[in-house]
Amino acid sequence: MAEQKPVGTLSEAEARDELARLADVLARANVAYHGDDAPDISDAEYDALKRRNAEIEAQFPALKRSDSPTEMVGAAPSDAFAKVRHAVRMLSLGNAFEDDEVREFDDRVRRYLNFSAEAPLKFTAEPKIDGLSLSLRYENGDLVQAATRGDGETGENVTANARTIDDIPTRLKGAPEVLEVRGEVYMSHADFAALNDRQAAAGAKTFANPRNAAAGSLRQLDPAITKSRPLRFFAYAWGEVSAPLSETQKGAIDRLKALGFQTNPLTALCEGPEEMLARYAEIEARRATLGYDIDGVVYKVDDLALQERLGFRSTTPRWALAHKFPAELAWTRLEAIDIQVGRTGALSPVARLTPVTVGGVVVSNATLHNEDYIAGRDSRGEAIREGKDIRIGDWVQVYRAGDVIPKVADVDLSKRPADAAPYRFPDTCPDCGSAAIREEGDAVRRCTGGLICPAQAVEKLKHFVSRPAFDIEGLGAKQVEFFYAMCWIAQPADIFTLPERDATGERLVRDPREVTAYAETLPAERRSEYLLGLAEMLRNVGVPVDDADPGHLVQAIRHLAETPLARIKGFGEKSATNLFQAIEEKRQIPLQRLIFALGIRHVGEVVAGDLARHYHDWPSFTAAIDRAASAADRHRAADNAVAAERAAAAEAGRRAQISQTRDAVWAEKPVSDEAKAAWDELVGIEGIGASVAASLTTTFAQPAERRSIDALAALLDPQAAEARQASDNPVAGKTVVFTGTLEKMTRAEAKARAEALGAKVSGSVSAKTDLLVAGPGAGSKAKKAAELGVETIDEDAWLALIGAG
DNA sequence: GTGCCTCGAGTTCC
DNA sequence: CTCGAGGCAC
Repeated sequence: MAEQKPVGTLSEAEARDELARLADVLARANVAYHGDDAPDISDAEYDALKRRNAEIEAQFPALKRSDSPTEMVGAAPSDAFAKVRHAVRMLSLGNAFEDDEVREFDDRVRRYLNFSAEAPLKFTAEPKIDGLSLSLRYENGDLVQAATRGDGETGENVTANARTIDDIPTRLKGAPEVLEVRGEVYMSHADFAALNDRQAAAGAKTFANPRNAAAGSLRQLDPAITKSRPLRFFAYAWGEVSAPLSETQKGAIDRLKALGFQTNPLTALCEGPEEMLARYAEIEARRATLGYDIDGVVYKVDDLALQERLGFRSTTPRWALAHKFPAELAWTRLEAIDIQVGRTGALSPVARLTPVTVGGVVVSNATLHNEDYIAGRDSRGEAIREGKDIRIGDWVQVYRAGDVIPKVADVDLSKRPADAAPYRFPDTCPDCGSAAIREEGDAVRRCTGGLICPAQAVEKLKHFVSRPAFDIEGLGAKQVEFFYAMCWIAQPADIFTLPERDATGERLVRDPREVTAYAETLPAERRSEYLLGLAEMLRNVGVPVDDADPGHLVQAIRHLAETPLARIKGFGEKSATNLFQAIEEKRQIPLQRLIFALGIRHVGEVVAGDLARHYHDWPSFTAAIDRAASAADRHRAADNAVAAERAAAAEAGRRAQISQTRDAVWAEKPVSDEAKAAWDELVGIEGIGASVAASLTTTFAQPAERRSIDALAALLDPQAAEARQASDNPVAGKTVVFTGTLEKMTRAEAKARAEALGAKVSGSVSAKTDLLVAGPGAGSKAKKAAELGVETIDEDAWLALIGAG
């Protein structure tokens, strides 16, 4: 590297050149490092360059680049580590807080296994360490990969950092060929305190709690820093293994210990729920003297063969339970209640609190759920918190649900200010002023403004670009808010015209005067808040504005619209090109992502996938929804009429004439057979019922929504969906019925396993049934199967068929 | 009609 | 992560 001039003697031009060079070198070093290539510079050199970059930026703040390595504006920092797909998913555990829930767990397991209440059934109990989960992969005894849990499917590769942890062996003797060891990385109380002292002495930021310190230390880009941090590791589980570790949970943990891992010394075997509860009490009593944070006790079925039979629910194993310690509580003052508007128009109240520490984290916001929760009722109208309502100015008790989401739990009436009035939940949308209506039986109040409402429009756009939807790199929530505020995009279709409009200079999609006109409609307090926010956005991209003057803001937005994205501060040539390229790439979009991205109520990822697989391509999908629309209209009218008839009948004390009422509505406005067929097909899709179907048809029938959807679709090339891949086992896609007494498995178990193999399990035999599994005592179903010529086999043949003996 | 179970929607802090 | 509610089996 060339001789470096002292930062103080650099000219502005020199500083600019050097920052550009540093950005480039550091970016390449990052790629090399995270791509597991041989890094072209040493860690020390890398740090020196980063320091130099920071010093120059400190000296010339105006020259700080949008792609500054110190800040990385617009780039997701989580991209810093390479992604790793777990060979076996890392699941979370079901939670319990009450003793009875532990007894229910034992019951549930017994029921599933068809065990009597007296049959012996052992569980392990161990402290639940409050750290972060890590999966370590060993091949032929060598540590080849360490990955964080991430979302359970995909984590981050932190191998280099994991190697620096003393408790993690890099080489195992006598391990199976492939072994994924799972456990918890944590920091002891003593080490945490010492680390914070060191951090404070060095003027660096201190950590809020050992858990954050451990997480922050493990996710260091520089393994040398991780090495300097006193991290520890307890092994308690495993993922992929080429040979079983043991026949029991306890045996497997002992095996991990023998292989050289630390395992928790408080791990014990329990017989039945009362022993588990006793163990829980014992561990809780020792909590304060353990020297590290734990947040509960984990129970697992000890017999691994039984674990296998129990299997998994969608996100949690049936054979394990986390019994959590009671959440930490704190009292603070409720300063204000703000209302947020979600993409479906839901008005959600958020508590603004005097900041308070709860469970090692400073909390200043908390959710208040909904209107009823504030009033002290649940959705059925029954009193919660003994019916105490929540008022602004109250002292409230806060806790972190599941140690994450802050919630308001209780109110101290003795400290209520004399002038505190009951909170009046708004009946108009705070963002657009439209009526906010609560439908019968619905817990939330919703803004009726639809696409008129700016809050809904922005939230819908954020949903549109979110990870499971279009996932456009370089276009996250922040960028969407910015482009929306600057009038560059107003609906999803605008995203796909943006590259071209940027080139031709037609960047505005609406008149900036609408922005200030909208501001005028807001109440004074919100208006100034809104205008300040706009001014801040403009200042962030280097456009100074007078935030008091709406006219000035309009001018500034107009002025900004004359600048190509590549020349706007915070974007730059590179990020603009990348963004436009990312947008182009997403014109080809899998159908299920497109359907999900539309943000139709009740249509999430799973339902979107079901619809895409059923209708295959975009034209068939839209045509089917359109055809079903008129039938949907009659269904809704009929439901309304029936509800009215029920009410009228109850009033008059007579029997409601339900079928007559329904028929009358259908006769009133005849619906084509085609429409009826389309509707029946739609609600016939598994997982889709009348309300999902109605949501789809009404959305498509709303003119504004429809124009937005059509404009979008015209710019895209949706990729047809493939039918769910039939797995290569003999029962995939088959409809199976179980009847008679099953001797080797319970009904629930049989069903879950069949479904896991891709079969559909039905309760009754029909022409659609492919296979009847009949145990002793099978009666009418076996007879019917014989009549229909449905293949019938016994339990053993079934087990052989699915390859389980 | 009742009771699972799963999915959808909304939320906080780092 | 939690809650409500939709869907579906019993």
